[in-house]
Amino acid sequence: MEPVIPNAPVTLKDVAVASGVSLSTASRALDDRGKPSQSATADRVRKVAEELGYRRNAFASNLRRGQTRTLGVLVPRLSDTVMALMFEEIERAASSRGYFAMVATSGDDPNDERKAAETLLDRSVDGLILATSRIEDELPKYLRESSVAHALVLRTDGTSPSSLGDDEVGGYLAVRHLVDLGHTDIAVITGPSFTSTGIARLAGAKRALAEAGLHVPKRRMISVGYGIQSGFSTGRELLSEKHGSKPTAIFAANDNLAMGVMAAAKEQGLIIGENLSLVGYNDIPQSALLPTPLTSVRIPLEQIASRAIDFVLAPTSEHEIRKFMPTLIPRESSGKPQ
Amino acid sequence: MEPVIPNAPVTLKDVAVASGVSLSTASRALDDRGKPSQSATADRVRKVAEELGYRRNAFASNLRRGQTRTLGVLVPRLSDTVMALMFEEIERAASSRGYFAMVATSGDDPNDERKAAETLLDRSVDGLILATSRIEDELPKYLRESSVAHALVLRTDGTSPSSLGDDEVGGYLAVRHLVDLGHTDIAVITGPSFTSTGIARLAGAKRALAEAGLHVPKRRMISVGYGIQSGFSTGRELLSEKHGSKPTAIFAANDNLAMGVMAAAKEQGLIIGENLSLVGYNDIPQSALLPTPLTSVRIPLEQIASRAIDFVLAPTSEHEIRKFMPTLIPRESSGKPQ
DNA sequence: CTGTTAGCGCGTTCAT
DNA sequence: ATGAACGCGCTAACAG
Repeated sequence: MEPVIPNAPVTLKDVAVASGVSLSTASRALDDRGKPSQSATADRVRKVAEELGYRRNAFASNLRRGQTRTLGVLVPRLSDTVMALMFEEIERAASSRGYFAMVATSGDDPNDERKAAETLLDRSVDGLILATSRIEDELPKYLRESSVAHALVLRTDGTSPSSLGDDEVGGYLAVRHLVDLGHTDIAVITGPSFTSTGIARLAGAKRALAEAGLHVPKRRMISVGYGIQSGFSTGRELLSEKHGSKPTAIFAANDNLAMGVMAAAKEQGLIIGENLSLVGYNDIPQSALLPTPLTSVRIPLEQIASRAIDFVLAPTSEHEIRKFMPTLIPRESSGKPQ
Repeated sequence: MEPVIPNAPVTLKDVAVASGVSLSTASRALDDRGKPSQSATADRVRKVAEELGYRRNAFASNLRRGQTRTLGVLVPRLSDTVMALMFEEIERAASSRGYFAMVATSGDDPNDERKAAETLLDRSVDGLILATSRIEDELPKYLRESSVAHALVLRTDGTSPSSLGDDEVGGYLAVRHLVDLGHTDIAVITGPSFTSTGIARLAGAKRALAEAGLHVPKRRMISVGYGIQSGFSTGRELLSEKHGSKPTAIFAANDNLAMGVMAAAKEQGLIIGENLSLVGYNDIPQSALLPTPLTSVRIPLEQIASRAIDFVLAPTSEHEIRKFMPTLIPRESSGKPQ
């Protein structure tokens, strides 16, 4: 096994000389796009390149070709498991199409988002995938105006090409599940109102409630940031005695929020799945292995990633917003009301 | 606010023409390394560049300069919160030094690791940071032979420049804490024996046990893969009645493992912090907000990241392995034996 | 299919 | 301090 990088990088010229052909012939023989040339010379060149340990200089190549086979991915943060999983899927989908995925984080701050996008664009990515978009987000707008190939995942701004789960249906499934179990006193903790996920999951939840003829007061529908801490404090608020009656079930629009609620429930002496039913969203792997396994709504990350990349690589009709069906995964955290 | 990327990218030449200077003058005026030229012309060029929305073409620049101000980071997986946090810190530290961090995942598979490293190297990163290394790993060895600037984080192969927490001390602190609480029947779930973390945390645990004069049979020291599932199955094994007595305390060498143990404990009807004390490792943010907050060993990720980048950017004496002190964060998951 | 030539956009000689 | 010229490594256009 030879070293990954020889001390003196071998260039295309070296390969050409060693094979006794011109630079362009060598270049063509080594061109990996399209069908590889079958000629004997080409084979020889490839063999020589292999022996010499030739590796194409991506910069020179990109500079000349004007494209990089690289995609930029923007996420709020990687320490959010859903975002990490989303990126991993995008990375995989990109790789299978011969592309490389680069990530940058923005922390849900519009300024940092813009900076991160510029950083990525400065590296001449062929397109951008954003998991950060807000309702009426400026960034997708500028990307459209600048004709930068891009797609939104998980969240949509309502205009740019988007690939995401059907959050309205997901919200509906979650609450419908609780209704079917017999709950009538249900609370909803939804995501930030600047995210399409927050809005749509809440809308779905409301539809399920209305369908069941249940009235839920406003103080039972709370919009907060995604994150365990929010789940904990909101859960505590909902489950404390202050408001008189407590809900018997909570739909948290994110597994992290649900985990926070679990901690709050414990604090109040409630037992998840018995005194309090709980449904989360995203079905991150951890949710199945919690002390009380969490009922959650699973979204098809792989399909979402795949479609998003297609949007970027083969821009079709604009304004296409593709929604994938989510699935409810029932587990022990949700049961009949006592 | 202008579009991020103008439809017709403006080049250095455009700036030069618009400023009425030559290409090289423009190039020098816009050189951001070293001290910026103070001449009036330079100022004018910069102003024009700003107005035109000039952005340096990274490929052309890199090609010419022979360096990219980009670092490659290799992690087993991003969906492991510790790894995501580690990358975020590296990203931050790199950014503060004017560098960009690119990540690739290898899934703890030596072949994929090698491939991922090549992908990164093909993009001419100036250096590599690996969070993936195994004892006697081949990759760091090849990197050394090929004189590729690199550093290992979190794990070390014992040779390449490394920046990590002192895992032996961490393991000691964890078990010492349990001993101090009065536990005498302690089990240890440690990481894979191909990782320095697995080995060192176990060694530290043993030191604490020996110091306390406690004998722990081999079946109470189990080496498994990091991951909730492993924690769950190992926890179940340790806590089932099969072995006669059950341990009153468990040190899990990773917070994920600890969460798995929590699930197993629940299954066996044990109450964490009362019937069973538990200490984790890494202190991921979630650990503080679990239904029973987890006692854990915190490692200084920021310092680790910072030092690793220095290793890569300013290679000093080889074979330097820098270990940072971990801190025990006591929470409710550990208490006196009943 | 092959070789020759030109040039992607930029940074750096080397003169002035 | 400035401008002219060269070349980083590679690919595309052109001719043969």
